[in-house]
Amino acid sequence: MSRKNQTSELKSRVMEVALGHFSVVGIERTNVSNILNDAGCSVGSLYHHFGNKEGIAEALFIDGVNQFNSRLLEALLPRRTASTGIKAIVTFCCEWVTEQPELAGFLLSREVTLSDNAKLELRKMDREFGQSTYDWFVPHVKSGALLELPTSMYVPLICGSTLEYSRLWLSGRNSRSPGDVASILAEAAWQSVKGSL
Amino acid sequence: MSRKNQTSELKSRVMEVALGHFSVVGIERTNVSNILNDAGCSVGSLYHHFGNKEGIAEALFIDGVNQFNSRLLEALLPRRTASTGIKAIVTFCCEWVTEQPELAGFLLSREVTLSDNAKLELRKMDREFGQSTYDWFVPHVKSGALLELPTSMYVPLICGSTLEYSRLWLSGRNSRSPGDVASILAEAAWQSVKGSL
DNA sequence: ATAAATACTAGAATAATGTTCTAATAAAGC
DNA sequence: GCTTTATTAGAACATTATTCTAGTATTTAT
Repeated sequence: MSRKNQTSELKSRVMEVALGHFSVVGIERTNVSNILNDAGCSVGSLYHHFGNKEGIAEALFIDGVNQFNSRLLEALLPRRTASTGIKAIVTFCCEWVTEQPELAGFLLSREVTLSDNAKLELRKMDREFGQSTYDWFVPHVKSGALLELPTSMYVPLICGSTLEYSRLWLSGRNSRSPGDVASILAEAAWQSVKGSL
Repeated sequence: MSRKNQTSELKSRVMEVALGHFSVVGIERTNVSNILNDAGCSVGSLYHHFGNKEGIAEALFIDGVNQFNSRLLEALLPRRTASTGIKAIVTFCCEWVTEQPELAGFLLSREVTLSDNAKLELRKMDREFGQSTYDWFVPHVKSGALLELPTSMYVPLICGSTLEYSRLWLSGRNSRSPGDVASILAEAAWQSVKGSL
């Protein structure tokens, strides 16, 4: 096997193992040595590739957000009406969380402290994602199908309930998965942002 | 000064100092030695009173939840209609977060890992709080003023948007405080849970 | 009032664990 | 084939949370 493949395989093995630990006990309480053992990786390699423990978390975080964003856009952009679009966002979130509870729990835990570099990269991703969603929203706001609100409020209003419910479910405190109650959450989100028209 | 007073003063001094650090850099990254210096406390005293660093966080967490719960009940219970009650909950949350951003940020960060004892205590508090709110909700659900939903969904639907917006504001990413947009959040929450009657 | 018990304080020593560093190895490029 | 570069290895190091032993003050009991 070429070095490139070997390396990228090691990196993803480390990330996979680390996610497993992170999602169970959190970043702080997972030992680097456990990751090393489970992934069959040496101290030197790990620090060469990731810099430090937070570096692994950072890589997982950026990967996760990237995957989430692109799949959300796939769900949203084809929708032609405000109502179906909003409901598609919520439904997608519910399914995504239900399908990958580990990754979702990790992203929602907000325990990653990003380096300046990672912050920049994430900001860039956010801008691109924000632009795409903005373009979808504008006509619906203009037509009055959606409420006109401060930009920073759309995400909380549309996704807040779903994220909060997801956190609850991920912490094991209710049995119905977000996927099970997606339609309720979608309808509620729609009611909270639909315009007068 | 009596020992009791001296002790409780030391404890609250430690907690106050710790909250300051926790809310800025998180629990993991605040050094015990910094807390000791700033609070004028010895290693022995701190570990005698709190057990370990997490113990301080735990005490802060339980105190915070207690304060939040009791003040929320004061805001909710006097309301006689479903609409004013729901809006009172949201408005209270917004004001509370805006008034004590440090404590709110700490509670919302979810970085506290509770000991089994703390979990039990918190569960007891939750039950009491849950009972009081339940009693307020039941008649409004029965009358059709509020949607009938799985019990575990009311909190996310009513508070989810507000909490998500609060997290955003606390992380410094928008200028309008939750207090500034309380009426929008309150109306949205109401729209999402109001019944057909 | 005195003694015994308890709660508390103190800080040096310890232990756990994340990270650095130097050297060795293997692949890629010329 | 030789040089350069990327990668691996793990022992040594540094940081920092926590334990431990001893000592002090306060309360309680007699």
